[in-house]
Amino acid sequence: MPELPEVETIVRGLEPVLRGRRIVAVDVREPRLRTAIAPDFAARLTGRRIAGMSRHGKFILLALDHGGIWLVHLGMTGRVTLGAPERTARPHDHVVVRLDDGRVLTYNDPRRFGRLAVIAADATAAETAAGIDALSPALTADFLHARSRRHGRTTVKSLLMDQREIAGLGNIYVNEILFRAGVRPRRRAGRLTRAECARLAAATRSILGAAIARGGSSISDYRDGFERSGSYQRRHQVYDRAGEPCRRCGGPVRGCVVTGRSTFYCARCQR
DNA sequence: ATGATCTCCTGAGCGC
DNA sequence: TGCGCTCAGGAGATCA
Repeated sequence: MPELPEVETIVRGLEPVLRGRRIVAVDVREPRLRTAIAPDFAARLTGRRIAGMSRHGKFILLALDHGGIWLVHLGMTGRVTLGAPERTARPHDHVVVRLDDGRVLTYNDPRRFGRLAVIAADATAAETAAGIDALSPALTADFLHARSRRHGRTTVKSLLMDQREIAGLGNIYVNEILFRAGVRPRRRAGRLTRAECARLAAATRSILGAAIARGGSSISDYRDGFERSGSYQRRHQVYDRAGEPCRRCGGPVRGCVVTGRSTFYCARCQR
Protein backbone atom coordinates (compact mmCIF):
# COMPACT_ATOMS: atom_id res chain seq x y z
CA MET A 1 0.00 0.00 0.00
CA PRO A 2 2.23 2.80 1.14
CA GLU A 3 4.86 3.89 -1.33
CA LEU A 4 7.41 6.64 -0.94
CA PRO A 5 4.98 9.62 -0.78
CA GLU A 6 2.87 7.96 1.89
CA VAL A 7 5.88 6.97 3.99
CA GLU A 8 7.37 10.45 3.57
CA THR A 9 4.11 12.02 4.72
CA ILE A 10 4.07 9.84 7.82
CA VAL A 11 7.68 10.67 8.63
CA ARG A 12 7.27 14.42 8.09
CA GLY A 13 4.25 14.44 10.37
CA LEU A 14 5.62 12.32 13.17
CA GLU A 15 9.28 13.30 13.21
CA PRO A 16 8.93 16.61 15.10
CA VAL A 17 6.62 14.99 17.62
CA LEU A 18 8.62 11.82 18.22
CA ARG A 19 12.11 13.31 18.27
CA GLY A 20 13.39 13.40 21.83
CA ARG A 21 10.61 11.19 23.24
CA ARG A 22 11.53 8.24 25.41
CA ILE A 23 9.86 4.87 24.95
CA VAL A 24 8.55 3.72 28.31
CA ALA A 25 6.64 0.58 27.40
CA VAL A 26 6.29 -1.74 24.41
CA ASP A 27 3.41 -4.18 24.09
CA VAL A 28 3.76 -6.74 21.29
CA ARG A 29 0.28 -8.18 20.99
CA GLU A 30 0.82 -10.12 17.77
CA PRO A 31 4.38 -10.93 16.68
CA ARG A 32 3.33 -13.03 13.70
CA LEU A 33 4.01 -10.62 10.86
CA ARG A 34 5.30 -11.98 7.56
CA THR A 35 8.71 -11.79 9.21
CA ALA A 36 7.96 -12.41 12.87
CA ILE A 37 8.79 -9.68 15.36
CA ALA A 38 11.88 -10.89 17.24
CA PRO A 39 11.35 -12.05 20.84
CA ASP A 40 13.73 -9.38 22.17
CA PHE A 41 12.09 -6.54 20.19
CA ALA A 42 10.29 -5.01 23.17
CA ALA A 43 13.35 -5.26 25.40
CA ARG A 44 15.54 -3.54 22.82
CA LEU A 45 13.11 -0.62 22.47
CA THR A 46 12.03 -0.06 26.04
CA GLY A 47 13.85 2.78 27.76
CA ARG A 48 15.33 4.14 24.53
CA ARG A 49 15.03 7.74 23.42
CA ILE A 50 14.08 8.48 19.81
CA ALA A 51 16.89 10.61 18.39
CA GLY A 52 15.36 11.13 14.95
CA MET A 53 13.11 9.72 12.29
CA SER A 54 13.85 9.36 8.60
CA ARG A 55 12.97 7.35 5.53
CA HIS A 56 14.78 5.31 2.93
CA GLY A 57 12.58 4.06 0.12
CA LYS A 58 9.53 2.60 1.83
CA PHE A 59 11.34 2.02 5.13
CA ILE A 60 10.81 4.21 8.17
CA LEU A 61 14.00 4.50 10.23
CA LEU A 62 13.84 5.64 13.85
CA ALA A 63 17.30 6.36 15.25
CA LEU A 64 17.61 5.33 18.90
CA ASP A 65 19.90 6.83 21.52
CA HIS A 66 21.97 3.66 21.89
CA GLY A 67 22.88 3.78 18.20
CA GLY A 68 20.36 1.21 17.06
CA ILE A 69 17.70 1.70 14.43
CA TRP A 70 14.04 0.86 14.81
CA LEU A 71 13.06 -0.30 11.32
CA VAL A 72 9.43 -0.14 10.17
CA HIS A 73 8.10 -1.37 6.83
CA LEU A 74 4.35 -1.02 6.33
CA GLY A 75 3.86 -3.72 3.72
CA MET A 76 0.44 -3.37 2.09
CA THR A 77 -1.77 -2.34 4.99
CA GLY A 78 0.50 -1.19 7.81
CA ARG A 79 -0.22 2.01 9.72
CA VAL A 80 1.79 3.84 12.33
CA THR A 81 -0.34 6.32 14.20
CA LEU A 82 0.09 8.51 17.23
CA GLY A 83 -2.81 8.58 19.63
CA ALA A 84 -3.91 9.94 22.98
CA PRO A 85 -3.20 7.92 26.14
CA GLU A 86 -6.81 6.79 26.35
CA ARG A 87 -6.96 5.54 22.75
CA THR A 88 -8.97 2.33 22.68
CA ALA A 89 -7.55 -0.79 21.09
CA ARG A 90 -8.72 -1.73 17.60
CA PRO A 91 -8.56 -4.94 15.63
CA HIS A 92 -5.07 -5.58 14.22
CA ASP A 93 -3.27 -3.31 16.67
CA HIS A 94 -0.18 -5.54 16.80
CA VAL A 95 2.27 -3.33 18.65
CA VAL A 96 1.54 -0.50 21.09
CA VAL A 97 4.40 1.76 22.18
CA ARG A 98 3.89 4.10 25.12
CA LEU A 99 5.93 7.32 25.17
CA ASP A 100 7.12 9.41 28.10
CA ASP A 101 4.52 12.10 27.38
CA GLY A 102 1.79 9.50 27.80
CA ARG A 103 0.87 9.25 24.14
CA VAL A 104 0.88 5.95 22.33
CA LEU A 105 2.31 4.97 18.96
CA THR A 106 0.37 2.07 17.46
CA TYR A 107 1.34 -0.32 14.69
CA ASN A 108 -1.81 -1.65 13.01
CA ASP A 109 -1.65 -4.03 10.04
CA PRO A 110 -4.61 -6.21 8.97
CA ARG A 111 -2.68 -8.27 6.43
CA ARG A 112 0.47 -8.48 8.55
CA PHE A 113 2.81 -8.05 5.58
CA GLY A 114 4.83 -5.36 7.35
CA ARG A 115 8.04 -5.64 9.29
CA LEU A 116 9.24 -4.28 12.64
CA ALA A 117 12.78 -4.78 13.91
CA VAL A 118 15.52 -3.17 15.96
CA ILE A 119 18.82 -3.42 14.12
CA ALA A 120 22.36 -2.09 14.39
CA ALA A 121 22.86 1.15 12.47
CA ASP A 122 25.59 -0.35 10.31
CA ALA A 123 23.23 -3.16 9.28
CA THR A 124 20.69 -0.80 7.69
CA ALA A 125 21.87 -1.22 4.11
CA ALA A 126 21.90 -5.01 4.41
CA GLU A 127 18.56 -5.18 6.20
CA THR A 128 16.74 -2.97 3.73
CA ALA A 129 18.55 -4.28 0.62
CA ALA A 130 17.72 -0.92 -0.82
CA GLY A 131 19.13 0.97 -3.77
CA ILE A 132 19.21 4.73 -4.06
CA ASP A 133 16.19 6.54 -2.74
CA ALA A 134 13.82 7.53 -5.54
CA LEU A 135 14.03 11.18 -4.42
CA SER A 136 17.82 11.17 -4.25
CA PRO A 137 19.67 13.58 -6.57
CA ALA A 138 21.55 10.44 -7.65
CA LEU A 139 18.48 9.40 -9.65
CA THR A 140 19.59 10.97 -12.90
CA ALA A 141 19.23 10.17 -16.58
CA ASP A 142 22.75 8.74 -16.49
CA PHE A 143 21.92 6.52 -13.54
CA LEU A 144 18.78 5.18 -15.17
CA HIS A 145 20.51 4.69 -18.47
CA ALA A 146 23.33 2.73 -16.85
CA ARG A 147 20.90 0.53 -14.90
CA SER A 148 18.75 0.00 -17.96
CA ARG A 149 21.77 -1.46 -19.76
CA ARG A 150 22.65 -3.66 -16.79
CA HIS A 151 19.07 -4.99 -16.72
CA GLY A 152 18.49 -4.70 -20.43
CA ARG A 153 16.04 -7.56 -20.84
CA THR A 154 13.62 -6.67 -18.09
CA THR A 155 10.73 -4.29 -18.59
CA VAL A 156 11.08 -0.66 -17.64
CA LYS A 157 8.26 -1.12 -15.15
CA SER A 158 10.09 -3.95 -13.39
CA LEU A 159 13.28 -1.95 -13.30
CA LEU A 160 11.60 1.07 -11.72
CA MET A 161 9.94 -1.15 -9.11
CA ASP A 162 13.13 -3.04 -8.24
CA GLN A 163 13.84 -1.84 -4.70
CA ARG A 164 17.46 -3.03 -4.92
CA GLU A 165 18.08 -0.40 -7.59
CA ILE A 166 15.57 2.36 -6.82
CA ALA A 167 13.94 2.38 -3.40
CA GLY A 168 10.48 3.75 -2.87
CA LEU A 169 8.48 3.28 -6.07
CA GLY A 170 5.50 0.93 -5.99
CA ASN A 171 2.75 0.03 -8.38
CA ILE A 172 0.70 3.23 -8.23
CA TYR A 173 3.52 5.69 -8.75
CA VAL A 174 5.35 3.65 -11.38
CA ASN A 175 2.19 3.64 -13.48
CA GLU A 176 1.90 7.40 -13.04
CA ILE A 177 5.59 8.04 -13.73
CA LEU A 178 5.53 6.00 -16.94
CA PHE A 179 2.51 7.96 -18.12
CA ARG A 180 4.15 11.28 -17.35
CA ALA A 181 7.32 10.21 -19.14
CA GLY A 182 5.39 8.87 -22.14
CA VAL A 183 6.93 5.41 -21.89
CA ARG A 184 4.98 2.15 -22.14
CA PRO A 185 5.32 -0.15 -19.12
CA ARG A 186 6.38 -3.21 -21.14
CA ARG A 187 9.26 -1.53 -22.96
CA ARG A 188 12.57 -3.41 -22.66
CA ALA A 189 14.83 -1.47 -20.34
CA GLY A 190 17.78 -2.00 -22.65
CA ARG A 191 16.03 -0.16 -25.47
CA LEU A 192 15.31 3.03 -23.56
CA THR A 193 16.93 6.06 -25.08
CA ARG A 194 18.89 8.55 -23.02
CA ALA A 195 16.12 11.10 -23.61
CA GLU A 196 13.56 8.66 -22.24
CA CYS A 197 15.73 8.03 -19.19
CA ALA A 198 15.88 11.79 -18.66
CA ARG A 199 12.10 12.01 -18.89
CA LEU A 200 11.73 9.12 -16.43
CA ALA A 201 14.06 10.77 -13.93
CA ALA A 202 12.21 14.09 -14.23
CA ALA A 203 8.80 12.40 -14.04
CA THR A 204 9.81 10.50 -10.92
CA ARG A 205 10.71 13.72 -9.16
CA SER A 206 7.63 15.64 -10.24
CA ILE A 207 5.13 12.85 -9.54
CA LEU A 208 6.58 12.05 -6.12
CA GLY A 209 6.82 15.72 -5.25
CA ALA A 210 3.22 16.39 -6.22
CA ALA A 211 2.04 13.31 -4.33
CA ILE A 212 3.90 14.33 -1.16
CA ALA A 213 2.43 17.83 -1.45
CA ARG A 214 -1.03 16.23 -1.27
CA GLY A 215 -0.23 13.86 1.55
CA GLY A 216 0.02 10.74 -0.62
CA SER A 217 -2.72 8.57 -2.13
CA SER A 218 -5.45 7.07 0.03
CA ILE A 219 -7.06 4.28 -1.98
CA SER A 220 -8.56 2.47 0.97
CA ASP A 221 -6.20 1.82 3.86
CA TYR A 222 -3.59 4.51 3.87
CA ARG A 223 -3.65 7.13 6.62
CA ASP A 224 -0.79 9.29 7.88
CA GLY A 225 0.60 9.32 11.42
CA PHE A 226 -2.42 11.24 12.64
CA GLU A 227 -4.97 9.15 10.71
CA ARG A 228 -5.48 11.74 8.00
CA SER A 229 -6.13 10.70 4.40
CA GLY A 230 -4.08 11.86 1.43
CA SER A 231 -5.69 13.32 -1.67
CA TYR A 232 -3.31 12.50 -4.51
CA GLN A 233 -5.56 9.61 -5.63
CA ARG A 234 -7.76 12.29 -7.18
CA ARG A 235 -4.87 13.29 -9.43
CA HIS A 236 -4.05 9.84 -10.73
CA GLN A 237 -3.87 9.95 -14.52
CA VAL A 238 -3.93 6.21 -15.22
CA TYR A 239 -3.80 4.10 -12.07
CA ASP A 240 -7.03 2.09 -11.68
CA ARG A 241 -8.63 3.96 -14.60
CA ALA A 242 -8.84 1.13 -17.17
CA GLY A 243 -11.49 1.95 -19.80
CA GLU A 244 -11.80 5.56 -18.72
CA PRO A 245 -10.66 8.36 -21.01
CA CYS A 246 -7.05 9.49 -20.87
CA ARG A 247 -6.98 12.91 -19.22
CA ARG A 248 -4.51 14.11 -21.81
CA CYS A 249 -5.72 12.75 -25.18
CA GLY A 250 -9.16 11.32 -24.41
CA GLY A 251 -8.25 7.86 -25.65
CA PRO A 252 -9.03 4.84 -23.49
CA VAL A 253 -6.73 3.98 -20.60
CA ARG A 254 -5.62 0.38 -21.07
CA GLY A 255 -5.34 -2.18 -18.30
CA CYS A 256 -3.03 -5.19 -18.40
CA VAL A 257 -0.70 -7.24 -16.21
CA VAL A 258 3.07 -6.71 -16.20
CA THR A 259 5.24 -8.91 -13.99
CA GLY A 260 2.18 -9.91 -12.09
CA ARG A 261 1.01 -6.41 -11.21
CA SER A 262 -1.98 -4.49 -12.51
CA THR A 263 -0.77 -1.98 -15.04
CA PHE A 264 -2.39 1.03 -16.69
CA TYR A 265 -1.27 3.15 -19.61
CA CYS A 266 -2.43 5.19 -22.56
CA ALA A 267 -1.38 3.68 -25.88
CA ARG A 268 -1.48 7.06 -27.58
CA CYS A 269 0.45 9.05 -24.99
CA GLN A 270 2.97 6.33 -24.17
CA ARG A 271 5.37 4.72 -26.65
C1' DA B 1 19.14 -12.86 -15.24
C1' DT B 2 14.29 -12.74 -15.65
C1' DG B 3 9.26 -13.54 -15.77
C1' DA B 4 5.65 -16.23 -14.10
C1' DT B 5 3.61 -18.06 -10.31
C1' DC B 6 2.80 -18.81 -5.63
C1' DT B 7 2.92 -17.36 -0.87
C1' DC B 8 2.22 -14.79 3.35
C1' DC B 9 -2.84 -12.45 5.30
C1' DT B 10 -7.44 -9.82 5.77
C1' DG B 11 -11.05 -7.12 3.89
C1' DA B 12 -13.68 -4.90 0.26
C1' DG B 13 -16.45 -5.28 -3.65
C1' DC B 14 -19.12 -7.75 -6.82
C1' DG B 15 -22.37 -11.16 -8.94
C1' DC B 16 -25.81 -14.20 -7.80
C1' DT C 1 -28.58 -10.92 3.82
C1' DG C 2 -25.21 -14.02 2.68
C1' DC C 3 -22.16 -16.85 0.02
C1' DG C 4 -18.27 -17.49 -2.95
C1' DC C 5 -15.15 -15.48 -5.85
C1' DT C 6 -11.55 -12.00 -7.20
C1' DC C 7 -8.52 -8.55 -6.22
C1' DA C 8 -5.49 -5.22 -3.50
C1' DG C 9 -0.56 -0.23 -2.56
C1' DG C 10 4.68 -5.36 -0.98
C1' DA C 11 8.11 -8.53 -1.45
C1' DG C 12 10.51 -12.99 -1.03
C1' DA C 13 10.93 -17.94 -2.69
C1' DT C 14 10.77 -21.26 -6.28
C1' DC C 15 10.84 -22.85 -10.89
C1' DA C 16 11.67 -22.86 -15.86
